[in-house]
Amino acid sequence: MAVTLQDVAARAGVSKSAVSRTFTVGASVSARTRARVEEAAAALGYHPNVLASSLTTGRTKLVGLVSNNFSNPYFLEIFDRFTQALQSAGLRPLLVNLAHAGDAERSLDMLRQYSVDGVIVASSTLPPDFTAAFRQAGLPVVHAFGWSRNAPDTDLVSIDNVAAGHLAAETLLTRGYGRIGFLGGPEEASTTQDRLTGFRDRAGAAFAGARCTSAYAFAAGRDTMRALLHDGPVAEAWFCGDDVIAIGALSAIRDAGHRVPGDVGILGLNDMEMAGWENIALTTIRQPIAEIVADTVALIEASIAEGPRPPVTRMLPCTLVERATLREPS
Amino acid sequence: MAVTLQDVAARAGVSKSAVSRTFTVGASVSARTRARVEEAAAALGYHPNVLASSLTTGRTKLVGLVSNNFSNPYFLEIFDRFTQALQSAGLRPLLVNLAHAGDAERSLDMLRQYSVDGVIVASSTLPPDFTAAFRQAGLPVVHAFGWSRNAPDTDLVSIDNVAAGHLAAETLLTRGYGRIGFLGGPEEASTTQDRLTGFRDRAGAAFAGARCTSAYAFAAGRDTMRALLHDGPVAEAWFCGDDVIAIGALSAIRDAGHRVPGDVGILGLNDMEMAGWENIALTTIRQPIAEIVADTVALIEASIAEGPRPPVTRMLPCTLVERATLREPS
DNA sequence: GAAATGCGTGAAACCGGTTGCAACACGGCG
DNA sequence: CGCCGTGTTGCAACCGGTTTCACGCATTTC
Repeated sequence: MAVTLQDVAARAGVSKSAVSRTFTVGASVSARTRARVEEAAAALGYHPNVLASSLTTGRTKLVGLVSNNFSNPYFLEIFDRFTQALQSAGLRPLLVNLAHAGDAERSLDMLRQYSVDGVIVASSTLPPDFTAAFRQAGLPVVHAFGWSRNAPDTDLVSIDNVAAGHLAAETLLTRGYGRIGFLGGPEEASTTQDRLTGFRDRAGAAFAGARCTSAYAFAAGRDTMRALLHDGPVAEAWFCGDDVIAIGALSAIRDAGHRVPGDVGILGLNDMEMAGWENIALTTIRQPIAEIVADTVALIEASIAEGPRPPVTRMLPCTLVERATLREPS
Repeated sequence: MAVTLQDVAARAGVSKSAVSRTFTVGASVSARTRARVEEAAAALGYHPNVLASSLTTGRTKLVGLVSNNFSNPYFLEIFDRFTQALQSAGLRPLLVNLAHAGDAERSLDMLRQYSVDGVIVASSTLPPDFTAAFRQAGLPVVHAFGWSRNAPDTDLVSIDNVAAGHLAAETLLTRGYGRIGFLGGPEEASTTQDRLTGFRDRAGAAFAGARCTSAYAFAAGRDTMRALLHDGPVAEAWFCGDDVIAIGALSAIRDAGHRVPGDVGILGLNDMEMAGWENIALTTIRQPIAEIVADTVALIEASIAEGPRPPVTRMLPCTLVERATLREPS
C-alpha cells in the first residue's frame, strides 16, 4: 500500500538504517548516501510513518486538546489559535469533547491509548480531579483558561481572575454606578469564584450581591437577569463573568424597558469577537488570548522536550475594552 | 513505563497471543483464559496501545477533521457535533486547521503520516483539488457542508443549496417584498453559486442583483451591505448566504436608519444558535446539522469498514425558521 | 477402538520504523 | 608500513502489538 522505509532502502541500494538516519536530524550520514536516499524517497513519494516511529521513540507528537466548552462561541477563537499554534510547533491536536459525564474517564484512557505527548485542558469547569489524573499518569498537562483546586501541581496559564474582579469593580464605580453586582458563570468554576472574590473586595459597600448562572450561554444570562430584575437584588451595573452571559443579560434588560448604559450598566469579560459587533457593542474586559495560547503551547513543548519540572503558573493581565454598555467616566 | 501486553501475559501465566486474543472481538479464547487475562489486566491497569496495533491492523481509528472555517461561530456547533458523533463511533478526531495557504499540502502529508482511517472535510471554500487529493491517496473522504467541482467522485453530505435558493426566493416574494437580492458568502464557494442559481431562478423578474462578500464574517456582511445601500442595487429584501453575514447586514441597515422588517427584509441561512437570540431574532433557513453530521459519520464508518464503493451524494432538505427580520405573510 | 473433527494455545514472523553495536573504510600520523 | 581516530554503514534486536501456523488435546463419529 503505502511506501515504506524498506522500499526506499531497496531503491537507493542502502540499508534501512541509512534511510532512517537520513530522516533523523543529527544522525551520521554521508552526503552521497543522503543524496541517494532523498532522490529515492522523492521518486517514491515516501513519508515516514510517525506512528511506527513512535513505538521506539516514545513520541507521537500528538497533543490532547480537551474541553467541555463547545457551546460558547468564544472557544472557537480559542480552538482556532490552539490548532494553529500546535501545527506550527509540529504537534497535532487530538480533540476531546467532554460533553457527557462519563467522558472524563474514557478520555483519559483514550489519550493514554494513543500515547499522546501531552495534554492541554482548556476549560474552567472540569471535574476537579481530571487534570490531576493526567498529571498522575505522568503526562505533561497544561491547564489554560482556568484551574483546578485539586491539581495544584499542574502548569497553569490564565488571566489573574482576582485582578479582573478588581478591575471590574473599579471600572463600574468610576463610571458613577452606585450599587454594583456580579453575574457569574457556573458556580463551580474556579474562575467564577476568583472573579467574585476580586470584585467583592473592591466593591466594598457598593456590593449589591452576586448570582451565578448554570452555563456560559445566552439563555442562562437572559433568564438569570430576568429573575434578578424581578426578585432582586437590584444593582445599577453588573459585572458579568462572560460575554455571552452579558449579552443574554443585555437582552433581558432591554426587554424589560431599561436603557443601557443609562439606567443599567453591563460589563462583560473575554472580549469575544461578537462583543465588538456594532449591534452588540459590549464594554468588556479583554483576555489576552493570543498570549495565553502561545504560553500554553510553549509550556507543553518545553515539558515534552525537557521532561518533568516544577509546575509553572502564569497569570496574565487583562485590559478594559471601551464600547457602549457602560457610561463614560465622569 | 506503561503496562504492556507482555506484562499482562507474564502475570496471567499465558502467552502474548492469548492476551491479544482476549482483547480482540471474535477471537477464540477459552473462558478460563479470558478470565485470568482480564483479572491480570485489571490488576495492572492495562490498556492496549492503539498505535502499536495499528501497525499490523492498518487501522488507527483516527479521522482527520479538516476545516478552514474557524471564525464562523456556526462551526463550533458543527465541531461539537462531529466530535461527539466520532467519539460515540469509537473514532478520534485529529483536527486540522487550514488557515494558511500552504497548509493544504502539508496537512495531506500529515494525515498520511498518521495513517488516519478517513477524512471529513467540513467546508465549502477549500481549494478544489484538496478533497480529490485525499481520494487519490486512497483515503475515505466525506465532504460535508459543501463540495468541490473537481472531486465529483467523493462522498458528499450537504443541504440541497439550489433548493435552499428556491425556498428563499419564494419566501421573500410571499412576504410581499418587490425587488429581492442575494448577498452571498465568498464567490468561490460552491454553496454560494448553488444558492444564487436557485434564488435567481425562482426570483424571476423580481431579482434585483447579487453581491458576494469576502468571508463568512460580520464585518464582511456589514461592509458589503453598507456599499449596497450606497451604490445599489437596491432591494426590499435580501437573502444572505449565511447567518453571520446576515447579522452584519442587519447592523448596517439599522445604522442607516432603515427599519427591519418593514423597510427591508433579511433572510439568513444556517440557523446558528445566535440567530435565535432575542436581540437578533433572525428569520433564517435551517440546515439540518444533526442529520448532516450523523450521515457524514455513518458514511465514514461504512467506508472504513467496507472499503471503496461508488461515491454517495446525500442532499438534505432545509426548513424556514420564522423570527423577526421578515414581514408576516399577507 | 481408531479416525476425523474441532477448539484453544504458544512459537514465531511480521507491521514500519529506531538504535546499539561491531565492522569497515579512510586519511593522518609517527 | 603499521597504528589510530573519525565517520559511515549494515546487521540485528527491539518497540507493542497481531496473525499465521502447527500442534496438543478433548470430543465426536463410524
